[in-house]
Amino acid sequence: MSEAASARKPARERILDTAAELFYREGIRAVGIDTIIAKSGVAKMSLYRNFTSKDDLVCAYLERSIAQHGAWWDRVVARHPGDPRAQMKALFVALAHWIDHPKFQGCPFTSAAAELRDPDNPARALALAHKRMVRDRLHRLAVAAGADDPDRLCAQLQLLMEGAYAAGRALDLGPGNDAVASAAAILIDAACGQARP
Amino acid sequence: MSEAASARKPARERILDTAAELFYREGIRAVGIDTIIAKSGVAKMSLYRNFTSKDDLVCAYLERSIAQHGAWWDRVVARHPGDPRAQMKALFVALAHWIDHPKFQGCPFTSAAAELRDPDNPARALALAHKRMVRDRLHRLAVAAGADDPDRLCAQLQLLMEGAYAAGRALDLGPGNDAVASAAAILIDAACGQARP
DNA sequence: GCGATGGTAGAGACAGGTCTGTATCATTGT
DNA sequence: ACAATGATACAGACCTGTCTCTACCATCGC
Repeated sequence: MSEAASARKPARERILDTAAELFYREGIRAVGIDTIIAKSGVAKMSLYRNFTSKDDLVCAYLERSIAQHGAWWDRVVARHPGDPRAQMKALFVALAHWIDHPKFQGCPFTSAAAELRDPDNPARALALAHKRMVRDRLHRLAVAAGADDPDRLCAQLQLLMEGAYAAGRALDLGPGNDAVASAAAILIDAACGQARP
Repeated sequence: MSEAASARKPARERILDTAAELFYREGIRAVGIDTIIAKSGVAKMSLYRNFTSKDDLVCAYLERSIAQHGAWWDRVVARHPGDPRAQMKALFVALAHWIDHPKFQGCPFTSAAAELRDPDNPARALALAHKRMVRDRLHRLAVAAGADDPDRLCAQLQLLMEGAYAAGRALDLGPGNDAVASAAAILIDAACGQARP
């Protein structure tokens, strides 16, 4: 009856896998502890022995997502070594693909921050810190690409990135939509000058 | 004890005012019926006599917000009659101002859709229908402004709009930030050609 | 070999709180 | 007197987190 392959992973991993999928797909507040333990086939006490609270589990989910997002970013920029302008554009092309994925449900960090509005919530702090990290990474790329005003390009691109996440979930941009990548290319070229094609 | 001025409006309006403020500021799921009746100084049964359920109250909140947003849009475009390109740019300038407002908490419709993920939820349907309406309005402006590819410009601008809402809440773009308006201007000019300054 | 031991995990009851929605009764303004 | 409203208690559901009891399974002493 149990899911053959994953049934023999340690309980902690099964819990985190299940929680990540449910939190992302249905929302953090909408998913209760009981649902997670039922779906992961784990005892309630196994959950509370591995995580001190639901908040703690949410933080673990976000931390893992941050690591995965960082790895994704690194993979994309590694395809254009030494070419920051191409790296920026490639990030938006990859983002456009991700948005088209059937399991796409928006940015998990934006969603978490939207659901958990208490300024003291540690999960919220994690999500916002990640946004700042993305901002810093974009800023370094903008500087390296020789943008006239790196602050402005960085802000514009992060706007576009957030917009792609939000629009990909709420609207349906339709498959093959090139608005994300084309808008990014226009903004990047406008900020860096048309020098060297 | 009660808030002098608003205390003498009919119960239904006081409920809706309070609910709108709380739903927007703290989130729909985070605000319970008891909080709304306590803050609006109304009896629970007065709420349930005016609204059949919390869902019904949420729908009323969103419908009123949709009407207010439509009025805001009309006011902005009315300042540039017969000039769709200026109308589009003015919308983003106005949006940038709104984002800087201390009470700004993101797009209420995006937030509602993020919190209420059940596809059958009527409030979710209202929020998504509103996004489609905005898309249609933008599309008409893009056509009127003579964009080469109105579909693409419309999609790009709605991406930017969603991004401005999301980024204005999660990130702090800082006051006087011109990323929203400048990005919109670049995209609009790129799509409509530089003809007639 | 082989039984004892200890760590890990499943199952489920339970406590205490919050939430929505209903019912009842008192109050107030006209 | 009457309709609208305030106050309050309550039912039923759900949620988090604790507790107990049992089963399994490895390792270790012998």
